[in-house]
Amino acid sequence: MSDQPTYTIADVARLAGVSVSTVSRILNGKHDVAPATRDRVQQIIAEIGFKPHAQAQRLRAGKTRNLALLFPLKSPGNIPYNPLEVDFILGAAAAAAEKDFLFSLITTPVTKQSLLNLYRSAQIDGLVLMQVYAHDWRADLLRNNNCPFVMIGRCDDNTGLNFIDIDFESAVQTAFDHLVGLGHRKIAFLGQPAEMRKHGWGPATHAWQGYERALATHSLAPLYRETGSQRREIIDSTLELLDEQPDLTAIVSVHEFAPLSVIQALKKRGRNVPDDCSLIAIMNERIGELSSPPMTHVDFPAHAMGYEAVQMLIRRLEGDPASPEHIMIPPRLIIRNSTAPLG
Amino acid sequence: MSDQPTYTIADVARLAGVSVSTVSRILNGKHDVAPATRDRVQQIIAEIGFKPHAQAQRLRAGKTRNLALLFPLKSPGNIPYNPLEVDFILGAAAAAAEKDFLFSLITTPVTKQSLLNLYRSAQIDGLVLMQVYAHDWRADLLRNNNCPFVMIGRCDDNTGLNFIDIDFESAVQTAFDHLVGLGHRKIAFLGQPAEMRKHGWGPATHAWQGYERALATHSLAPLYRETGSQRREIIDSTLELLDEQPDLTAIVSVHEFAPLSVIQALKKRGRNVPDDCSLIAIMNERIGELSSPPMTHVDFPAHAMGYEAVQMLIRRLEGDPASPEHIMIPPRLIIRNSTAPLG
DNA sequence: TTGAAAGCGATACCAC
DNA sequence: GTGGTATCGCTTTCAA
Repeated sequence: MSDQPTYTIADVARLAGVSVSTVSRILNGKHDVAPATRDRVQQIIAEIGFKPHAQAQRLRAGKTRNLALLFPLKSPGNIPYNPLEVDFILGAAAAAAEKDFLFSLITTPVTKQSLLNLYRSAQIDGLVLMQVYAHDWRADLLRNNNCPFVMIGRCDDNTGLNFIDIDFESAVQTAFDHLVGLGHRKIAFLGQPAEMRKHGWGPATHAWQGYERALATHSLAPLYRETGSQRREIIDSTLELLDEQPDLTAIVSVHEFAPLSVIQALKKRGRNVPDDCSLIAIMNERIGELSSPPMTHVDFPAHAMGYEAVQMLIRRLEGDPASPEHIMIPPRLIIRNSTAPLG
Repeated sequence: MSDQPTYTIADVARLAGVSVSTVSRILNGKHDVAPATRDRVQQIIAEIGFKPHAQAQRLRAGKTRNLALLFPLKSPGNIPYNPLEVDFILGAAAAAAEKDFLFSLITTPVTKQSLLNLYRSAQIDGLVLMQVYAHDWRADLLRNNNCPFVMIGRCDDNTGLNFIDIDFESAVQTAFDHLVGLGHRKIAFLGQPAEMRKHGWGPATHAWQGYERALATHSLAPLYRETGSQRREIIDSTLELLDEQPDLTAIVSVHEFAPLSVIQALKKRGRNVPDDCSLIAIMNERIGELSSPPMTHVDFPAHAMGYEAVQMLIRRLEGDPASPEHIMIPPRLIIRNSTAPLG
């Protein structure tokens, strides 16, 4: 708090020659106040720059108006966080600010205890979970204890849970549809590490299901690598794919940054995008613009998701009695210059 | 707050058959409590999973234990935020968590009023400012009103202010020293837009001073472009530089992402990095690894800066009476594969 | 060593 | 319309 004199509602009351109750009524826009009184009090308030003490209001109200985002410092498989995650954060922060909630970031690893304590000690009213697993102890714990929260991502069993998630399965399918529509048949798929699927990490699982569906739908021959996002891994996997199937004409990647590295790998083999190989990814628009050529991609609207998630959380907190909300983002194909018709 | 029954200190007192005061003493680790009493009470606390109500504690204490980072949604010149800024955020969040402060992100534009109100309404105890200008009304306002804050960046007049900043001037100088040491003489400089310098934006100003110093130190001929960070702008500027001075053998850039685009521009003219042109930037290590080849760069340790900034803020809040702290990060050259000896 | 009670700054119920 | 007062959950004198 600043060192300048800070006023209380009692000061205002005294200066205006009214009672605290009256000032409180005015602060809260109640109607049963004489206009003259209201004017006088508001005059004083403006004069001394009084602002009600938020902590006190909230103690009284039994709410904190604090929301938090549980931010995973490392993604599963130790992928360092990427720009996508900033977008989640900023979207969430924007939605919170709009409704006058303070929005905090929790980056320390949580335990059962520390998670529950956030609620028990009234540090927050609710929180947003990211990097959700098919079986996620955090979701189970919070659900069992009736702690308000929403997820970016989803579990296997979402009974009673609120979430917003990308429809990765359809996203991958959409990418393949686009390529097949351009005449491609020999299409390689770069997915997340198989290990992540086994751990039940949503994006990995759903993307893989999308891949299987795409293979079936279009009767394509399997051709894929499951790999991490490091530059080195992406490059190696791409080269392997080229060795395995030198005739491949297109690549689908689910990695946020991968295309930059895929392009490099292709160059090594003397291939240019999109003339000698089409390339499409699931990524954020901002990243898509960075690469050269700009990437055709299925959008990953992280900012909007963070924003929506917090709105959903606030709805839930304000007692909107609606049953759990499950929001699934449909894929949105953005065509740039990294894909071209075959031939 | 969760819907589960939530206990108060009075519940604990009742269950343990002692007074509220006693429980409070135990919670606060006071020593004048009979061991037997202490044990019994702690037993109860553990049993029911009681956690003191943070809001109430803080109201009582007159502190919020909330810190905030004023996050600029757009950099000056409308550069969209970049990964560096995530690092600031995460570093700051980590430091706050360590000291048990809640850390919030404020992304809405602030006015004089809203800024002061954060303190007046006891939403926060202090804040971190980013994107600081040479003459920054926010810093002036907060200083005049004795509101605790620290800056990432600095003003022209830092009397009474706390900050941590990169020494951009030395950073640029270091980059030039490295290149000159490798035998380069025809070195181009890619700086921030001149407009930003005129607006007194720190990094732009100090980087430019570093450039001027480097020219003088090594008696180099001026060769530069001042440009925005968009892919298009960087590419165009690079091509212009190549046209102006086809013999240039090295480029220094202060743009976070630029190297990716500079490399592309060079390729267009049939030049490879580092064989046909050396390239060095001021950037975060994570970004440096992304490019191909990995970039030689002067490190921009954003995470550490965010971390330090919050530590400094907390020191200030906890009444460490030290005079204002001015921390300047010395340049740290990280040699990778984008620079090579001339010839 | 322990307990009673005042108070942090606001809100809301109940009289007048 | 307005004011008095209990209350939110906790900490801290002050007495006992």
